[in-house]
Amino acid sequence: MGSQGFLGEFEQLVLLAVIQEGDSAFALEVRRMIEDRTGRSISRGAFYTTLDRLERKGMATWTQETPKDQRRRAPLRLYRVTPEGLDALRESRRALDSLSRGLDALLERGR
Amino acid sequence: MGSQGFLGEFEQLVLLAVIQEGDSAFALEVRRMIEDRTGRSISRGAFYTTLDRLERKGMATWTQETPKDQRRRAPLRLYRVTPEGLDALRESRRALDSLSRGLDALLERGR
DNA sequence: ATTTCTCGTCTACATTATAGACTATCGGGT
DNA sequence: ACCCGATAGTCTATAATGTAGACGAGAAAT
Repeated sequence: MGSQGFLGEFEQLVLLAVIQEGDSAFALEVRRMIEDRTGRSISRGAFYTTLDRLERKGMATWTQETPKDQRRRAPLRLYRVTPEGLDALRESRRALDSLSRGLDALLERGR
Repeated sequence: MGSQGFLGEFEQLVLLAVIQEGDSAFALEVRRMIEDRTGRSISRGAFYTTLDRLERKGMATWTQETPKDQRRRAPLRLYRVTPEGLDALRESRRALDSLSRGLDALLERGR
């Protein structure tokens, strides 16, 4: 149910990017994906702060992971979106969609 | 062009609702539309503050209008989204879409 | 004139967004 | 071993957005 507490614009992008990577994603890969797909540039500070917030709100979690990948160094944060996070994302999407109805052409959506 | 300075989540909803009303819209009708379509409840303060901010950023404008509507009282704010506002909306939409690609089923989009 | 609507203003505070300096760790020279 | 460059993540501070509620003004009903 509508659990109050909506997602900010950037929070939505972060959650979506994690999901895009599959079931889970390494932090900086998520960052790179957002930069690549949206063209925005994101500082590390801005990025991790948002990740931490999402964690505190119970919308994302992470675990230390040391990828067996050949030339690998320190353990990394491997992120996952929680069911709550997915719900929040759906709710945001619902709001946006309901107010965008009929405006696809105007918004150049469908490109 | 990417004019920097992105729209917040709620700002997007407000801009979209103004557009939904047609070319222009009375303030409180916009508010009612957002409440109706999204189920969120919005205080007057929150609403006007956002409207003012959008105006300062050049994304919306308004004029005093005294509707010839029969039982009418004081003049009202009639809002309009500027071309800059529409651009910003498109850019936000683009970012969201590019990161939502392929996730429609998961996000229950297409409801 | 007093109450009661509706519309809008103003103030204050919470949450989110964002940058940049700082720390730590690993791998590769040398 | 020691230094260097690179990568990953932390911490602090500040700006921008989001949100509520008290307040004021005009018109209409009583």
